[in-house]
Amino acid sequence: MQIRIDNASDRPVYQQIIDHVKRDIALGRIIKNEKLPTVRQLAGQIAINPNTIAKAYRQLEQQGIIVTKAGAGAFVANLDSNLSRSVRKKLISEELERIAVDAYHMQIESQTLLEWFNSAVAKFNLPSGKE
Amino acid sequence: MQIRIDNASDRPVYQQIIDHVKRDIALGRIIKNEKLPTVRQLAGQIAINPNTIAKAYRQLEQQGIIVTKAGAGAFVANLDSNLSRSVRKKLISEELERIAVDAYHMQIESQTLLEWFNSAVAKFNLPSGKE
DNA sequence: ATACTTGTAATAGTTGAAATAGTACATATA
DNA sequence: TATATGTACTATTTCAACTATTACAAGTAT
Repeated sequence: MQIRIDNASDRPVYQQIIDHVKRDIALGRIIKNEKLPTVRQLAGQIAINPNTIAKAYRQLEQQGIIVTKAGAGAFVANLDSNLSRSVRKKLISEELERIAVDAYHMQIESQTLLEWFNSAVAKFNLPSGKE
Repeated sequence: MQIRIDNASDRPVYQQIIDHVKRDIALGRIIKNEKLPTVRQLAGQIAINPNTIAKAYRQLEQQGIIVTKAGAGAFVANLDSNLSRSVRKKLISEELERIAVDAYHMQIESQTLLEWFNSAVAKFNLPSGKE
């Protein structure tokens, strides 16, 4: 796994790591039960403190994205969201509305926004609902 | 304008103010040239430091959302995005992809996500592209 | 002109998150 | 048994966010 950190970003380092791991999983680049780099490996590779990696892994485990075993390593977990449907809808809808507001102020046409949405979603293999 | 601040939110206060103003404009609740509450008014109403309001107004002006005149007040500006199309697409698409990743891990079906997207966008009057 | 309002600027201080540094420990693996 | 790994803990530094206070320049109203 290759992670590059943008120090200019306002997004904290541990959050960028979380984003990257979740994205790689969603893209299928790493799959279920696959082992992630060790805390010390990643820390050495990115040249940051191991505690920062540990914090990212801790939160990823709390979110149910990975499973960690002391002595063994960290592994990609099963897809199994622990959030209720209403909570999931609230979380996602709030983000979507914030994007819609930005799109309004950028004067982006509704069709254009829909195209961008479809392009973004198409990169990931969401359940289709028919299977 | 009525703003309530969520102190439990990880979103900073000044950012919540920015979000709220932009949302109210996008919803049509405040319109072009309309005067916003004064810095001191809002500060008193929300019970926070005037500097925090000033910071929000400063950034809103930098984004071209409002126009401020010392002695007069702050007013809603014209819709006139100063960002290039490529920059706008990059900004929006990054946010959309982050949502798609979250949706993947929440096992949200693609149709469901599309419905939520349409509901969110429908709240705001985006340009249709035909006019 | 005068008084008042408004946004802006500047300084100083407090709080908390983020990140670093170092050490130690329990568990899994070979 | 020896090694690798995730975890836990404390201490420290840095910086953004926020508060507090004062002052000033530009607009408004009288």
